[in-house]
Amino acid sequence: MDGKSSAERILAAVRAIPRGQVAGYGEVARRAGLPGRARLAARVLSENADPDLPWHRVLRSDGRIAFPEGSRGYREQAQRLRAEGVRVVKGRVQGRKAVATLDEQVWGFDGK
DNA sequence: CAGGTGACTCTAC
DNA sequence: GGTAGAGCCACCT
Repeated sequence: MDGKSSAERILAAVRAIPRGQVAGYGEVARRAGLPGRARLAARVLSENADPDLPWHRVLRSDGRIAFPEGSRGYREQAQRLRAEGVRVVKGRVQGRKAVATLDEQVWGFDGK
């Protein structure tokens, strides 16, 4: 069976975010098979050291960068997002989250 | 075992 | 649109 740890699944979910798109911590956790573990996703990203990991594509549920404005991580994330064509204004991603979930792409809505 | 903390989320006002 | 409170999970003292 898959001896994959929760952290590995979360990292995989983050890597699966297409360039130019963003996802929320809760969405990433859910796609990793860990619903309700948004906080775990945040912790995993804070501990991660993979330069190829598109961690900057992960935002809070309201589309805001999870760092305090002006902080180092904030500037880095905003810069990386703009480099991918994502519009960021005042720490907020404009045009809303490109694709909140894969479900939205497949089902057309939030499984409601 | 209790208490505090955090790259979180939801609901209510 | 924003703030406030509670809920949540994993980890550290």
